[in-house]
Amino acid sequence: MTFPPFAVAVDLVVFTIRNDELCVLTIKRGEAPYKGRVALPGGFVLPNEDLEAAAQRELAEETGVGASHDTHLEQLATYGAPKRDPRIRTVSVAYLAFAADLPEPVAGTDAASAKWMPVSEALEIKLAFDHSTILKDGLERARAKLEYSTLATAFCPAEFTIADIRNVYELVWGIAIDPRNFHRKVLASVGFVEPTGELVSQGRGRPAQAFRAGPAVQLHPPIARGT
Amino acid sequence: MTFPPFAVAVDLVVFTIRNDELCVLTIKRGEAPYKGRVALPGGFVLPNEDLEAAAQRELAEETGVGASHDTHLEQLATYGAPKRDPRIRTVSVAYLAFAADLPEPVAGTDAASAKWMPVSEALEIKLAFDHSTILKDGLERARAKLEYSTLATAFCPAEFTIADIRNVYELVWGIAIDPRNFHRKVLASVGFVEPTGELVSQGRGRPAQAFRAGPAVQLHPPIARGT
DNA sequence: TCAAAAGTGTTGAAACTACACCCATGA
DNA sequence: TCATGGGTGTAGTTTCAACACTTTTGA
Repeated sequence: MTFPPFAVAVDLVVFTIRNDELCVLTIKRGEAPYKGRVALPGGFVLPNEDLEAAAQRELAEETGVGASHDTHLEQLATYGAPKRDPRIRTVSVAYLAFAADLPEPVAGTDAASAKWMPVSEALEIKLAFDHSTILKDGLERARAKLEYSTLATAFCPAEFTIADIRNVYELVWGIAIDPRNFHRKVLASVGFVEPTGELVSQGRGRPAQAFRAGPAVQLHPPIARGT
Repeated sequence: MTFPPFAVAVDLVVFTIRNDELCVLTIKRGEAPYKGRVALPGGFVLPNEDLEAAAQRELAEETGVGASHDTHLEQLATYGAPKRDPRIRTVSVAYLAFAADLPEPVAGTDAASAKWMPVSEALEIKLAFDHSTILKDGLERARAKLEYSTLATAFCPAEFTIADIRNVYELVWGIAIDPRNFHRKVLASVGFVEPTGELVSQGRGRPAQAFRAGPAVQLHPPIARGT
C-alpha cells in the first residue's frame, strides 16, 4: 500500500465590515505562481499542526489579531482539483472567518501586501488559483448562516446596538430591512442579544440601547431573507 | 519553500433506508490499523484524481452502483487531526451520499466485508479512526438538509408516493409527522415533486398517487422540524 | 362491513408585514 | 423648532397545527 504525496494548505475567507461595506481580506502574491495577482491569504499546513490551528495561525499572521478575539472561525469546504496549483498536487481546506472591524492588516511572510477589499470588487476580478470560487462559496455560506445563526454578532464589537446588527444584515444580504420589525425580531430570538443597560449616542437621533452577544448559537425563530 | 507531505483520503457516509430503518454503509477493516473494527468505507485519493471523483469511485467499488444512479453525493467536511491515522499524517475529506434502497453491497479491495448497519447501532459502537465523529456530523447534516432541500427524494426510487417521502422524514428525524398536513406541505413546495398520473397500491388502504422528483433543489417554503 | 391508508376542509392560534405613532437627542 | 434615528402599538394578512371528515382499497 502506498500513499501518494499531497501538499495540504489552508485558505482563509475573512469577512469584516469597513466603511459600510462588506470587505474580504486579500493579499497580493509576492511569489510565483500567480505573482502579483490578488489572492486569499493562506499557507501550507505544518507537519504536526491541526487544520484549524493552521487556519488560526494564518489568520493571526495576516491580521495581527490573536485568535478568538472577536473572531469566529469555521471550516468552509475543501478544494482539490488536480491542477489547481501548478507547482504540486495540493488540497486546500478553506476556512471562513468573521471579524469586527480590525486594524489594517499586517503583511505576512508570503504576502507582499495584505489589505481589505470590498467584496463587490473582489468578485469582479479573477483571483489567483480557484480563489474566486472559494470566495463565492464563502459569501453564500455567510448569507445563509445569517438566517438561522447568531453569526451577525461576530461582525460587531463587544458592545453594539440593534442598528449595528441590522447594518450587518443589510450589507451582507444587500437589501433594505424595516428597522422596526427587525428590532422586534432580534429581541424575540431568545439568547441572540443581551442588554448591557448602557445607552450609546450615535450623533443624531435618540440614543440606542447597547447590547452584547447572547449565549445562543442558533436563532429561534430564524430571521428570514425576503424571497 | 517546502511542501510537507500528507496522505489525502476520502471517507464516505452513505445513508439509505432499509427495513424502515436509516442505515449507513460500513466495512469491517481487513488490515491494520484498526484491523477487525467497523469503519466507514474510504480510501486514498489517486495522484491525478479529483476529490469528488475519488468519492464516486469508492462509492461504486463498495456498493457496485454506477454513480448518479439515484445517488446524491456532496462534500461533508475535512478531518485532519495530526494523529488520526497512526500510519502517516492523513487528511480525510468526508463525503455524504444518499441512496435509494441498494442491493447488498459488494466487498471491495480494502474491505473485508461491507454491509448496511442501522445508524442507531453504528452510533453506539466505537468506529475506527475518527469515523464516529464523521458519522455524527453526517447525520446532523442530513437532518438539517431535509428542512430546506429536496434531499428526501434521493432516498426514494424514481417513482414514489408522498407517504414514502414522509417515511424518510420520520425515520431520519425520528419523530412522527401528521400525514395530512405533510401531504399539503409537500405539494405546496413548488418543484419538490411532480405527479406521474399513476396510482400505486401499497396493499392496504386507498392507492396513492405516484410522483417523481421535481426540478427544485431548495424547498420554498421549508419543511420545519418540530424544534 | 370493517380496518387502514389517501386525501380534503375547516377552524383557531400564531407569526409576519406594513405603517401609524411616540420618544429622545443634536443642531 | 425640526430633522433624525430609536422604539412601541396595531390592523390585516398569511401560515400553520390540529383534527373532523370523505374516499378507496384489501380482507
